[in-house]
Amino acid sequence: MTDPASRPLWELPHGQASEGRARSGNRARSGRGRGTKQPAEHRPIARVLVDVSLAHLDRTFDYRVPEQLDTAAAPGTRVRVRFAGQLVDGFLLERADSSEHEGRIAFLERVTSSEPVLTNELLAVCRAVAERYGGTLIDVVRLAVPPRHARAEAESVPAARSTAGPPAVPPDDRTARAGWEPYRHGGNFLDALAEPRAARAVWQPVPGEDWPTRLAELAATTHGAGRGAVLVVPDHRALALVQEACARLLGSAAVVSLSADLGPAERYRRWLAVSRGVVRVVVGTRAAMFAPIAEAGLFVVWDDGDDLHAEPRAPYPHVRDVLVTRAHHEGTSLVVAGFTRTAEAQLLVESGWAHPLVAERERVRPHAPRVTPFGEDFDVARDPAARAARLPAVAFEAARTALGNGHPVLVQVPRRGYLPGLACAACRTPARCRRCAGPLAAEGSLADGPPVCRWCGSPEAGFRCASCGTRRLRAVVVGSRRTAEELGKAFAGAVVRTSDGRETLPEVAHDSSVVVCTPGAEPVVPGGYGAALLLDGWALLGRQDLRAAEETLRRWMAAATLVRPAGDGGRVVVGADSSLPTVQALVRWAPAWHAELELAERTELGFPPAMRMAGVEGSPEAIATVLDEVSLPAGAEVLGPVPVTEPDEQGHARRERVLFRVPRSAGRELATAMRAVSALRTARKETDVVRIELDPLTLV
DNA sequence: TCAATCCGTATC
DNA sequence: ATACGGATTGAC
Repeated sequence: MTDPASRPLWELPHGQASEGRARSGNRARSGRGRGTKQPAEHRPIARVLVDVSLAHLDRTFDYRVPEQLDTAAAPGTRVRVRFAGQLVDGFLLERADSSEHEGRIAFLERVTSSEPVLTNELLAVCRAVAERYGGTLIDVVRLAVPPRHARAEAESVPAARSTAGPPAVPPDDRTARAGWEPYRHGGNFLDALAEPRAARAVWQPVPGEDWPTRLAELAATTHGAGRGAVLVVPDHRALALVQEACARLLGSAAVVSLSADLGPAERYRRWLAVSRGVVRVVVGTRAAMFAPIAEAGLFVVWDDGDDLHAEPRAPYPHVRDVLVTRAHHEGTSLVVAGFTRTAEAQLLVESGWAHPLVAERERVRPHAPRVTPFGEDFDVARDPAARAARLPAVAFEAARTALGNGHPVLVQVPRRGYLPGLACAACRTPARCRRCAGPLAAEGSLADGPPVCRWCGSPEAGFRCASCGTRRLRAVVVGSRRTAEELGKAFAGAVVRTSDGRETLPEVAHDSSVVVCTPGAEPVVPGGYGAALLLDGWALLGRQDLRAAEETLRRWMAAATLVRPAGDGGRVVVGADSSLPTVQALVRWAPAWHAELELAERTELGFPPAMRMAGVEGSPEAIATVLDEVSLPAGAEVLGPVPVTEPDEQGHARRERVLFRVPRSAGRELATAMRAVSALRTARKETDVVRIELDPLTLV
């Protein structure tokens, strides 16, 4: 965004771009403008959050409000101030009678806009998030408040919006009730939203559920109670579905969709409509987690296991965490939803903070497809073409039957680029370090010496599998992507289409086609697929990732939910051993059970969310300094540092990573310690930047 | 003894 | 960057 050359030399390179350069305008005409300025009569002090990404300057600075700016300088507005000899942008947080500051106090240079964008409520959210992640307030505020667009701000958003579009259709309570009736306590939950009273739930829909409509019903009920709702989804496909469902129930004028790719003007225009209280239902992707909805009644995160919900900019907040924080602070209802349940959501349930919203077993079964696992020693199909594609006989038969009935077939293949790891040679449980339970990896080939822990670096000479006792290890084979052409040959006569991250097919007509796709890019089919072949089992489950099992089930279920119920002949064939809990969870359609196991395992191994962790990555010198200076809470463990392999090692400097681990109860202290580390470094004008992330999603 | 200069620190 | 305070230096 901002050209690096325009940044002051003393500012560190990781700072985000500051908001649009305001014009200096009519000043300096009167020569000595400074001497003639008079402070405002009432509350002449403005507490300003300056837009500078330096951790040691993460606090407000006092400025004097000149008389002329008295009315414009309202709390929450954007201002421009002279700071350290430079003009910088900032936010006016509050007006005060006096200042504690001993030295001289400069006047506000100008009020950029009198729109109060950073309201007290939004500020409180940002503060809480900054504190949780050990980040600076301004970094979070930049994520929460989109860049200003003067023209969009000048337009009268309310008038333009409320006259357009069809009139709002009052939500029909009975229809919503019918949709939620299969779920235990579903009716009670709707009652709570209607009352309105704060209720928190973790929802797993039954397979094939029209989840966008169910979510829209929640939003409509909240809207009917005169409250606002924010629904956050991972991607544009989900956004379109939920937006459409909400518009259907509430009228398009009552709903606004927010996403980062709208363009600056439209993005700011819609955000303002929310901020000004014109629109009460927001559907959006990640950035919408901060949407300043008026009188919030409900927050929803759909598919919280999708890594798109993790913000890639510092301090890397996660949608689910932010919405949990907001629900907590603002006393609103919350729904954490998805076909699968994350360990984090399970923790919300087990701690009693949220209630499970799930259907009884007998109400799940009729909707689920029949799942057939096949092991590594599968029988290859007899058919010569299928043989060439190395397709198992079961998979081939299931697909052929589906195509014969005129139903399309979904084939899920793995994406490339997974890190190969080590696993038990007998039972394939990922190999873990005895000391810290980190993942073991071979340096070069397995014959080159003992494997080494990727977290703490200790070599493991005497490996013994924790679950079966075997002493042998094997490298996990990374699944290769079977091409559409290969499969096309196996199903001569069928149309083979592909859908992947780059080119996504939104929907496939109900015909005899084979759709080859990577996880997350599955097209929807009216009536459902006749069969799904999940061929990526080994590659997905063998990943050396904390979330391998959870993520695998998430991808499988995302595909399986698009398949017709078993009663209509729907079949899922999955390439993984039937004894694995993840496979069992798919067979029995038991996402909550899987989440219980997952959380229990993480508790046992000391992983998030059972423990809190902080990852610090940087040059070896920087990491050494951090280790030297950090003051960790009592009982904290230090794992590493270990070298981290760069995706491309072409001339990149070596980088290391260290992990700090504490019990959840010390999470706040850990965040504070990380904040102190950054403050020390920025105060020293350290140019060697370290990346600090709390509860990092990937630990390898 | 005191101004000129250097250095480190804060940035209102 | 710039502004400032305190320490250091060097000429009277």
